[in-house]
Amino acid sequence: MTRKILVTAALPYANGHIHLGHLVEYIQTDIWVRFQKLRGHRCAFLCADDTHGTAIMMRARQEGRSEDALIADMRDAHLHDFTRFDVAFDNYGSTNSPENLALCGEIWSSLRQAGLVVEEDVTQLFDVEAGTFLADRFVKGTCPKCGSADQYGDNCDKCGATYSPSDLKNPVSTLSGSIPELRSAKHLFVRIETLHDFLNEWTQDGEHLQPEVANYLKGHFLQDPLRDWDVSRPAPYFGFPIPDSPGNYWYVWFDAPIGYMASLAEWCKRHGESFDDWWPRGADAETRGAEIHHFIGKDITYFHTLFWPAMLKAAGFKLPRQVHIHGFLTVDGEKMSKSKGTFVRASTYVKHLDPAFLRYFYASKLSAKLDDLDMNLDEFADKVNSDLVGKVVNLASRSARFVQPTGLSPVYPEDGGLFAQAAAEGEAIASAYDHLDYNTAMRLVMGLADRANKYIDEQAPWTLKKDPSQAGRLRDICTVTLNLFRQLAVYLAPVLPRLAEQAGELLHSPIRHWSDAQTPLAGTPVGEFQHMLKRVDKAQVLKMIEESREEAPGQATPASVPGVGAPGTATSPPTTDGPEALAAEPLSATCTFDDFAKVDMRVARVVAAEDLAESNKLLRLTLSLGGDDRRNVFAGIKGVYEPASLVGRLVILCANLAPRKMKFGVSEGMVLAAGPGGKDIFILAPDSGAVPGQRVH
RNA sequence: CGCGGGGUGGAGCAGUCUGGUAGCUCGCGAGGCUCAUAACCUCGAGGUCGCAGGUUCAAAUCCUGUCCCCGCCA
Repeated sequence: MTRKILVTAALPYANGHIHLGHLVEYIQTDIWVRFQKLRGHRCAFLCADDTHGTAIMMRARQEGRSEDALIADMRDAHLHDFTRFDVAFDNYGSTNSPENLALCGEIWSSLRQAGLVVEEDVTQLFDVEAGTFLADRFVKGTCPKCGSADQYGDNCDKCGATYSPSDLKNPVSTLSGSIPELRSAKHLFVRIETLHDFLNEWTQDGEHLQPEVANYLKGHFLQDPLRDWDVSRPAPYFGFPIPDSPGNYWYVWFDAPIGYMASLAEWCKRHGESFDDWWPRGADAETRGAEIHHFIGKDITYFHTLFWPAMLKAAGFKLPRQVHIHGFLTVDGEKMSKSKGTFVRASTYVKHLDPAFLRYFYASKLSAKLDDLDMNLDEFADKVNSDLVGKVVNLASRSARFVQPTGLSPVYPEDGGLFAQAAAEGEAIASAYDHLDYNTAMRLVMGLADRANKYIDEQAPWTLKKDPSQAGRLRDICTVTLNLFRQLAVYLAPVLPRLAEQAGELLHSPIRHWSDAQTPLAGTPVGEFQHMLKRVDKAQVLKMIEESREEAPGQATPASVPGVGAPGTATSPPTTDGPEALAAEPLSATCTFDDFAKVDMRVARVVAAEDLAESNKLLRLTLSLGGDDRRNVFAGIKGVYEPASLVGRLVILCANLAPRKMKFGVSEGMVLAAGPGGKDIFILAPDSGAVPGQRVH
């Protein structure tokens, strides 16, 4: 029976790049989707960028551009990373889409109609300088319990106490460094306690959640009355304005899960599908539509297992069939760390290593549990090399050349039951995939690979090759071997789609369905063998770690968003740009391209910035061009930029400007900035994604 | 007693539900092969299954207690 399955992976936040930790989830989900499709089921794999919230707003300000420009760039970067890792979404949307706005409105009015929305005053710290209320993580101060300094607004990592930001002593805004004041504002809340009985049942019935998760919810949330959920934020906020509450916006976590639906809506539109056939609404919703499967990390459990089902229930939409929750990634047994270089971006990884390695490694470690997944770097290399190269690909490598001239035997030969045995194991492997026990699936597949290698060794085709009268036998043996290889390629296709493609090309018979592993090929041509996978070079792994370490800004950098409060951070898009600026500094004479090319401009990171007491105008900057390349540069921006606000940010450096002796030392380049001077100086910054050392063209 | 996960040869794990004296992969040692990306095959060394009790003809597996490790704005 063909199932109709709707799958989502959590929406990556548009404030950061995809890293190896994210990829645990996207690879896990992609494997599952590819598996279901290979089994012949209809499956829509949906995702989107999560684009709203204070963090995006502040970052856009910092970079001096609109939120729309920021999220558009980040979406491109995310999609590029996913594509490189063969994570194949059927649709990749954005929470900042018209579809999402419309769906938010629909669900909101349902909540209103059901009487679930209430209004309450909330007192929060307000940053007067930045003009915004401060979320807990944007406030630091002294813990009211134990007196530890430099703690975040919601809890103390020294003594473990939790409190509200207004209890914090000596609070400081991490946005502007100013002292925030208490202000109160009206917020809108969803009264999910009304749905407590429903949530008890839905979470505890053993159908929708892993047992550990159900148990956790029961112990932590469901035993007490559920607290109202604050779903609004006062302006300024980057998000959707709430239609019936002027000046308020939906909190990012309200519109994010609705983004799943919005992405589905986009997909339906493009493919002529009916939204209602996939995610129905109404009294009979549970009996119609697709199976809905969400894949998420354990950090966002309660949004997806309490608030989200509650919202769906209240609005009458079909509920998820299952929420699959996975653990985090650790590297060499520890949390990913920027200073240790184990916080590896997807884009850094692909510079050094084949994405297929990571897909296989994750698959070999993943289970349906919430355990963290450890990526031991030595194990990673050993496992990939011995399993994928030594066992699987090696089968093709050691047999294809013998039969390339003749093709496979016309009739599949006697093989001692090997093919039939492996075909019979298909269902066990399929079941492991279906239950997210990928490690079991990989173990079974490698067992088959072992048997196949043993077979070749016993049959010793290289000996038969020397005796022309044994040509038929030689061909038979290779026919068996290549068919066993092809079976493995089918079973591994969800994990290694490219290997499946290559196997299809080699044997002139594309792999399209799980059942392709049930029938051997015979009498078909064999292509020229080409290497399908390189081995993992441990040196490359180390380079990747090294590069990741370099990407991280100095550890001592305070957790601040640099540049805020500096001049030139207006966020409203320019509408009426006057002619004055151009008139003040007329264009220079035309230069040739060669002239332009002489100027070598590079992306650089400010690693240190120092006020020179004796100078009225200069700051001393230490810039990194990546690696060990450091430049000492004097910039005439004193009094315009706070030194501390510059540390960590990227600038553009004219890197081949002749060094110049100045009173305070030698300046080895020039930081590019716009503006007439005085207080009007605006440092140029690259869009997110650029890394130190890159040339500006 | 906050919750959850886990302790099996050097490493990573299976086996625990449905008791019958331990298995896989990697690594290590020896040998073989030479088709293959120093890949493959065979053999071997290495574990009293965290510890202590209990049930049983029989326990890694069931029961009780205990120690340790990991994660938890899950």
